[in-house]
Amino acid sequence: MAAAKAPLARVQALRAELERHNYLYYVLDQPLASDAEYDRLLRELQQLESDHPELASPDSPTQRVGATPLPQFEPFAHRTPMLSLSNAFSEEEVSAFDRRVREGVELDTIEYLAEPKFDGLAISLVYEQGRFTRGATRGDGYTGEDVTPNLRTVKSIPLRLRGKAPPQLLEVRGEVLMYRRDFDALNARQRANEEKEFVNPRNAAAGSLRQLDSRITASRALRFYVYAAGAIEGAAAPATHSALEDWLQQLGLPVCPERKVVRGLQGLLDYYRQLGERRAALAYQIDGVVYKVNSVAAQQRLGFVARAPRFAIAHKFPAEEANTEVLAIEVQVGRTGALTPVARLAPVFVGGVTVTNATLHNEDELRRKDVRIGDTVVVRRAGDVIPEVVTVLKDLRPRNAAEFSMPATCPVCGSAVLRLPDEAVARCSGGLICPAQRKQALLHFASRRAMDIEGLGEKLVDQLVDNDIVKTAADLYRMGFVALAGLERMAQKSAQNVLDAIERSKSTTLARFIYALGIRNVGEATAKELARYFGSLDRLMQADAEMLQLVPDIGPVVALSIAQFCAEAHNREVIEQMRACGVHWQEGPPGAAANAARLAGKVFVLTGTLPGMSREQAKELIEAQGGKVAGSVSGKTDYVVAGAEAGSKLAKAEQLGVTVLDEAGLLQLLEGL
DNA sequence: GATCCTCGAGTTCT
DNA sequence: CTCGAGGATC
Repeated sequence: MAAAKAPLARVQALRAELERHNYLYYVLDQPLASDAEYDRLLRELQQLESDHPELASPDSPTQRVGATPLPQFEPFAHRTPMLSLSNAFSEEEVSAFDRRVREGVELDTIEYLAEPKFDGLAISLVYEQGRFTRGATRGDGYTGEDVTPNLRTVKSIPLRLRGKAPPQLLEVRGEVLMYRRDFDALNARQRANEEKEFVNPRNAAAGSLRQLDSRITASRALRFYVYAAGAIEGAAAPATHSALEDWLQQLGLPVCPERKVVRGLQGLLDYYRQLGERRAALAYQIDGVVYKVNSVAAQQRLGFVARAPRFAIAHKFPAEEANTEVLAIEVQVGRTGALTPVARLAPVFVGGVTVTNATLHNEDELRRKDVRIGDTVVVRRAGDVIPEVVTVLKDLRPRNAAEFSMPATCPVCGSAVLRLPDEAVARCSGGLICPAQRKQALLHFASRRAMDIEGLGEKLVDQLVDNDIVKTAADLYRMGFVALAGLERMAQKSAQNVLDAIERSKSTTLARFIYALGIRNVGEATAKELARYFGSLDRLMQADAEMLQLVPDIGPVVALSIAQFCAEAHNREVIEQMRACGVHWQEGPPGAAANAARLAGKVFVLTGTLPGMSREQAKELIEAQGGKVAGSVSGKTDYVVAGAEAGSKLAKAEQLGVTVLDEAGLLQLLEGL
């Protein structure tokens, strides 16, 4: 046998042959050898490598079977950051994008590269001297997780680049994903092994790549497609994006065959439509298409806004829709007594999750859509999150389906239901007599932005109210360990945790406390304004409706809500009881001004995920310096702080020419640079 | 009186 | 996220 004489030569020949098969199969999509043939070559190589350990190499095809488990993933700093893309949801937004590009580069018609937007996981691979050395997840765009051993098992990722003179350093970006058929097979296997099934290919790919044991990753059929490059050293970067992708393909990296060079807005929209029609027939899931200005010189001229390039945009497909049946229409009672009809649906898989409920908002909405029990309805996830009933398929309506009407009495407490003439919502008139309203009021009181009592959730509140242990918020501070520990799912340990959380909440701020009271029309922003203006609870309680209207943003309606709340003897009593139990905060002089602060009067809008801080933290930092954080972008917005996956707010900001900051920019501003 | 902006409130699922 | 409605502004 030849191997006995020259094992090195045979090993090299086998590796080259196996690599060629991989390249043909994954990059050119033209398999030559049968699976059996491939396996035979692989086994021969494995045998040789185990007989001659000195010939082993980390980039041998045999290394794709996985390595010993890691204790944890190490952070990995990307050499060049992995940016996110702005999104477009309509032709108008794409048209605006094309217009901005044309103005930016001063050309009448722009050449673009269009390609699918994969629904997978973005990753970065590093090749040094043509060898795959490290790979990492996107993370926050600057730092990801090193998942090199897992990526080695992905067969469409070449362990060595093709060609005689690969670049010294090449950083490439692409997507790891799972084909639909592989996903189906994986779930069948999971089912057979009585293990948890994955909800969609994207989750399956993500779960597989984030395995500490790369042998598990090796058993999952993951694919990889490259679509961009980061750092390149030792080779000339091509002048267009399409040439770059062609070059990457020549180096042996799989590039999406659907990519296409198109011209002008019409070219973009045609591509979008054509790919949309073939979407269901593709082997993998996509959630839109990506357009990139093809000329690299033009890309450089356009530059970046915050963390997204100005030369590229993702054009998303409309939210996925599905049909299902309305099993029942139930009525929920909210904190203010608002009755909300909710459709209970036969479980249906739409937009990546199983949906069983959808709000019908109010009586008018319900009437407009005319939803009835037994109807077949079209459901979609609005903004890809909250399920909504789009329309009713009236042809499929059962003959006897009755029109739904709001109950005349509260389904929880039986009090009369009132609907004010010019209001859209119907309300239970029971007030705090109604257990549903009492429960919601307590949940609001305990919520994170109010008193922040951890562990006081829905289940516990249900029991506390149903067993008459707690009637008002003050009772929370007076209930004992014994009452609590007797409840279901409340062993001593968790009872103590809840009591500790309640104890901690006694030390709070005036603004939080006012918000926690749940006064109608008084939310977080108004509570902060009231706390600032009055400085003390007593001054607030004594103010009449007229005085209250002197507070900015408070008009007659809100003023009346507050005055009525404060006049109610029951409310005053509960507040007194809480203070007697030790609930306290720092009070200040009336009208404490924030005007000395640097950011006084500046309005910020936060969007996307910031790498180094939560939205809450960012908000606190801004407010600490007198700035205001608003929910939506308008002409009055001074700054938009954009993180990863920023959506429509970023687009709006660009449209209005509002200054966009990333996290670093925000921190600089906060430090007064 | 009309219009624009914000805020409040309700909601889903993992 | 979205709707409805309160408040500010012209």
